[in-house]
Amino acid sequence: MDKIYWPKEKITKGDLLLYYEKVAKWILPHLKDRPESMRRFPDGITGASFFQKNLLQHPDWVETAPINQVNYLMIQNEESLLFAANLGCIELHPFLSRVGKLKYPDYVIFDLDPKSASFEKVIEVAKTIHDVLDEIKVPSYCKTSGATGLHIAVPLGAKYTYDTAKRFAELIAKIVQKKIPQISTLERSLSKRKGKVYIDYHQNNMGQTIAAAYSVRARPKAPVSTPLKWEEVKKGLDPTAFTMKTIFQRLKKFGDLFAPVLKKGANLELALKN
DNA sequence: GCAGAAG
DNA sequence: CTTCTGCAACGCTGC
DNA sequence: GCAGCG
Ligand SMILES: [Mn+2]
Ligand SMILES: [Mn+2]
Repeated sequence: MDKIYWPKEKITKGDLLLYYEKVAKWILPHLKDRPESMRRFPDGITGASFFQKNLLQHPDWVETAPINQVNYLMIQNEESLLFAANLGCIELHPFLSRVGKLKYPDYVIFDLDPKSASFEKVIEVAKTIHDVLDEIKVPSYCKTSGATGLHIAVPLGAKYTYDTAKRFAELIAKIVQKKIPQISTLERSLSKRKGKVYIDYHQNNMGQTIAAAYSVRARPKAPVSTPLKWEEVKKGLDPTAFTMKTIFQRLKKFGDLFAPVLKKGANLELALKN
């Protein structure tokens, strides 16, 4: 329990458990009924890590979902959240869809990966995506990934298949890339990205996952994937300011800015006519 | 972090 | 008994 | 077909 997980910051496994206990109320709606991919760091962020999807053994009060011979953990309540954290799971990477409607994602994801590009460029790309979606009256929501990029979600209300979601994401990504070719790219090859922000729309596949809102990341300062207001997405935004420690001030002030992502979905047919 | 296999 | 090992996966893209 | 990518 006192095992050090973040050596520099002297954050312990106990602190991690405490964090997830406190944030449970906020994160659980984003995890419930979703097959989970756990990213585990049993020896802290400087130790070996691995993803785990297949849960071979677990107490019977932990719910799992068998999908293609893989027994996925589902984090349905505080107990199972702490069960995962106790396994050294720092990062939670849930499916975009829920069991019962597994083939229908609740949202589209644009995953902005800067690699060598500056965060300032990431902000510009995010704003452009927001503008393009605004123009066709499609609501979108932004969060820090907790690492170096941003995630933009478009709620779909589980009305469309992954294929439709991905094709929509691809269409928007191509429009955006054309508008700002100097700073954005759809190039999958790292060497060809060259200081540009990668607009990754390929995450919109069944079985693909991204870090959940309010998931901690195994990086210095224990940053948290943090939902933002669009007016905060501007030059000067510092994604590392949102951490295990500081997130609760925001939650108190703004509540869950990502709650709408789970609610009413966009009407893509209508949007594409605009 | 833990089960199961290998040594 | 102690020590080692695995623990995601899959669809796409471009050579 | 194979490697890189996330
Ligand atoms: Mn990313
Ligand atoms: Mn990505």
